[in-house]
Amino acid sequence: MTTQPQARLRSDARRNRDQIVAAAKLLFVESGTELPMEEIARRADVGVGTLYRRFPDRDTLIRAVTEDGLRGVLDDARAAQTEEPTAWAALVRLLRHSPNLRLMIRLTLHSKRAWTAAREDPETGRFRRDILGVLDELVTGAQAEGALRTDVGSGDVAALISLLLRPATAGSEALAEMLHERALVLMLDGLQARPGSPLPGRPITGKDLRTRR
Amino acid sequence: MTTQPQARLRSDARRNRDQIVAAAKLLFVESGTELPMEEIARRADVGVGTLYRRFPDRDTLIRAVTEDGLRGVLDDARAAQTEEPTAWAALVRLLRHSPNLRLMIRLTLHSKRAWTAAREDPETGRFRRDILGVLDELVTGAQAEGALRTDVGSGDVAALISLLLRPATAGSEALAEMLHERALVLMLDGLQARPGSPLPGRPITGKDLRTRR
Amino acid sequence: MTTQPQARLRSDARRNRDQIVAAAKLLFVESGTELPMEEIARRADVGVGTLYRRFPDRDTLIRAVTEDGLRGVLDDARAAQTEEPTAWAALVRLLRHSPNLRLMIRLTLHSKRAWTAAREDPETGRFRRDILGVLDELVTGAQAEGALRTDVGSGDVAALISLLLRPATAGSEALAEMLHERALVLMLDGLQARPGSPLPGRPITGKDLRTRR
Amino acid sequence: MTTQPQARLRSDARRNRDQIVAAAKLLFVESGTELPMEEIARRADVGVGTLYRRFPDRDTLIRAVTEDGLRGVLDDARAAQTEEPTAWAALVRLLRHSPNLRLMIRLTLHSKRAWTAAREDPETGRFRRDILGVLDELVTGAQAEGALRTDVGSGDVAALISLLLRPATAGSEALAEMLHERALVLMLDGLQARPGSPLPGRPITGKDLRTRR
DNA sequence: CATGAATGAGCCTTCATTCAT
DNA sequence: TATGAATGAAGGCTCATTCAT
Repeated sequence: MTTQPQARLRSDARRNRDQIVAAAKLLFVESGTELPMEEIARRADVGVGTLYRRFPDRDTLIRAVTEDGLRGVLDDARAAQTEEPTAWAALVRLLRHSPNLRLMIRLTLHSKRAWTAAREDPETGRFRRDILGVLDELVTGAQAEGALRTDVGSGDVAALISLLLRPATAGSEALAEMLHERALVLMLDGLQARPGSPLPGRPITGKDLRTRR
Repeated sequence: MTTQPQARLRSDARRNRDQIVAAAKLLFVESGTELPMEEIARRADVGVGTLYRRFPDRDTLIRAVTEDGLRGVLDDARAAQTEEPTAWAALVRLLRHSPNLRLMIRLTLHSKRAWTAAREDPETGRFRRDILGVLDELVTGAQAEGALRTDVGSGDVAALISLLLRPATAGSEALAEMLHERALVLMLDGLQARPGSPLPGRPITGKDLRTRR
Repeated sequence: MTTQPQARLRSDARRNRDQIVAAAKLLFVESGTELPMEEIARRADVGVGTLYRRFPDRDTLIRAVTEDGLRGVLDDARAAQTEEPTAWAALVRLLRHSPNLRLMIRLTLHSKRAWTAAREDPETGRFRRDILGVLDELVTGAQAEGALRTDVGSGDVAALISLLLRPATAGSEALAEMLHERALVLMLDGLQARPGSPLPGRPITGKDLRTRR
Repeated sequence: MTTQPQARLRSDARRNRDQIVAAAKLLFVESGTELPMEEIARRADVGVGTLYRRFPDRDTLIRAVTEDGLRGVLDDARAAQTEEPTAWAALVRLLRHSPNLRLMIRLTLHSKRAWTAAREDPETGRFRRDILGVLDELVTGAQAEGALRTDVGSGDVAALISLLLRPATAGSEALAEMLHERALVLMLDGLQARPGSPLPGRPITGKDLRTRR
C-alpha cells in the first residue's frame, strides 16, 4: 500500500498515534486548527506530553492529519476510477460521494496554516501529485467519452471541487445540504460538453497546480 | 432614513473610526478575524485604547466592518441593476465585478465568528434583506428575459455566489485569478436557460435564506 | 470660619468643585478610593478633564475629600461640646450621632491610600489636631465629672472610636445596625468610671497620636 | 471526614500549592486582595501560569486562603477551650493570643471581595459554623461562671472581635500595639458581669450570624 | 474653561512547549 | 514511555492621565 511514515511503533504507541490523528482530524474540521493542543490530547485520551512526543509541534500534527486525509482521498479516487463504468461517472461520484474529499477541502481551506504546512511537506506533495494524476486521467477520459467539455483541464476541475465542497452556510442543516447538492449539479451542467460560453484564459492542467509558489 | 449608530462624532474621532474600520476590513480579509487587536490599531494608526473606546470588543468591530461592507454591496447591486440593460447582465456584472461583494464573501465565510456576529446584528440583517431583495428582482428578471434557467431561485444564486467568490488557492496569484474567472463562467453556463440536468430539491428563494436558525 | 483652599473661584467653577467632592465622598465610602476617575466625573456630572483641572491626581482629590469630611467632624464635635450639658454626654453624642465622623472612619480606614494621603497633607493635619484638641477637652472634662475612668487618655478614646465606627458586617442591614449600637454601649460601659481591670501600658494622649511616624 | 479539595497532588504540586496559599495569605493581609497576581506568584516562587492552573481566578485563591485561615482559627479556639481552666479565660486567650484569628479578621474585613467570596463558599461556611459553635460554648460557659454579663450573645462577642482585632492605625508600631491591647481590656471590662448600662436590642446569637443575606 | 477623545502602561489570562516525576 | 505540572511569552482589556477641539 502506501508509506509507513512511522514504521515499527510498539503497538500501544501506534494506537496512541492513531487516536491522536483521528481526534485532531475531527477537531480541526470542527473548530479549525488553532484550538488548544491540550484539547486534542484530551479528546485522544492521552496526556499532552504524549502528543508532543509524537508530534513535536502543531505543524507536524497538521501535516500528519493532512497526509492521512489525502491518503483517504486517493483511495476514494482510485476506487471510483476502478469501479465506475465511465470516467464521467467516476468524476461525479468523487465529487458527490467522497467524504474524505469533502473533509479535506473543509480542513485545508479553513486554515491558512493547514494550507501552508501541507505545501511545505514533501510527503503530502506526493499524495497531492497522485491525486491530481488520477484526476487528470478522469478528466481526459471523460472528454474522450464526449461527456466533458474539452476546454477545461483537470486543474479547472480541481479548483471547482475545492470551491464547491465547502460547507454552504445556510439557516438549517437540511437547507445547506440541498443548496450544496443543487450547486454541484449546476456546476456539472456547466461542465458538460454542450455549446457553452467561451472560457477566458486557457485550460488549467494538473501540472499548473503542482507548481509551487 | 437609516440609523447612524455613530452620528455626531467629533471630526477627529470620526476620522479615526473610519480608519479603524478600513484597516480592520483589510486585515480581516487578509488574515481572518482573530488577529491581535493591536495590529489593527497599528494599521489604523491609533492606539489600542482608541480602538477599544470605539469598539468595546472584537465582535462589535466585526459587526461594524460587516455593515460597512454590506452597504457597499448593496450600492453595487443597485448600480448594476440601474445601469445594465438586462437583468442577466446585471447579475453577471455583480458576480464578476463587485469588489465589495467579493470582499464580503471572503470575510464572512472565512470566519465563523464574523458569520455569527453578523447574524445577531439587526442592522446587518437589514442590509442582507435589502441585498437579497435586489437579487430576487435580478433573478426573476433574468428568467423573464429567458436568459436564466427557471428551476433556480435567488437563494440558489446567492449560495453559488458565496461559494464561487472565495479566494481560489493556487500557486500564483495570476493563476488563481484565471481559475476564478473560468469557474465563474462555467457556473454561468450551468445557470443559463438551456436543456440541463434536473436539479434535486426545489428552487431556493431569498426568503429561505432570510429565515434564521 | 475655616480655610478657603481655593479661594475666589468663578461661581460655576465653584459649583463644579463642590459637586466633584460630594460625588467622590459618596463613591469613596461606597466603593473605596480605587474606582475609575471617570466614574467620579460622571457622578459629579462633569467631564474627566474638568476633574483633572481641579484635582491634578487622585491623591489630591482624596485629600480634598478628607479635608471636607474632617471639617464636618470638627463642626460636629464643637456642636456637641457646646450644646450638651456634660462632657460625657458630648462624647456619647459624638460617638453615636455624628454621621460625619462615621463617614470619615469608614473612608479613611477602608483605604490605605486615603490614610497615607491624609497623613501627608498639612491642611488635613490641622483639622486632625483641632479635632483631637476638642476630644482632649471632652475626655478631661468627663473625667473631672467622674464619668470617665481616669486611666484612659483621649488617644485611647480616639482609637476606640476608629475601631467601633466601622461598618459591622452582618447578614442584614438591621442586624448590623443593632450590633453596632450594642458594641458602642458595651464600650461605653467599659469606659465608665467604675472598678475595672488594670489597663496595660499608659494612657494614650492626643499628643501621642499627633506625632507622625 | 472533611473533603480534601486538592487531595492526591503530586508532591511537587502540593508543595507549590502550599507556597502559593502561604504567600497569598501574607500579601492579602499586607496589601489587600487586589494586588497583582504576578506579585503573589513571585512571592510564592512560581510562575503565574502555575498559580492560575491551581486557582483559576482570584476568588478561588481568596477562598482557599480563607479556608486555610479559618481552619487555623478553629484549631486555636479548640485549643483555648481545652487548655484553659475557665471559659472566660479561653475567651480572653482567643481574643488576645490567636494570631490566626487576628489575621483572618484583617483579611476578611479589609476586602469586600474576600467577604463575598467567603460567604459563597460552602466549605468556608462549615468552618464559620464550627467556630461560632465553639464561641457559643465559651460564651454560655463564661456566663455560667458568672464572669460574662448575661445580656450578650455569642454574636455580640463575634462582632466585637471583628471590630477590635483590626489593625489600629497609629503613628508607631509600638503605639498601635499598645492601643490595641488597651482597647481589648476596655472591651473586656465592658463585657464583664457587673452592673452595666442596658443594651439596646436583644442578645445576638451565633445563629443570627449564621443566617445568610 | 469644559469636554471627551487618544494614548499607552499595566494587569489579567491563556496556552504552546518543556521538563520533573 | 506516559503523564500532567511549570513556565513565560503573548494577547486581551482597563483606566489614569494628557491633549486637541
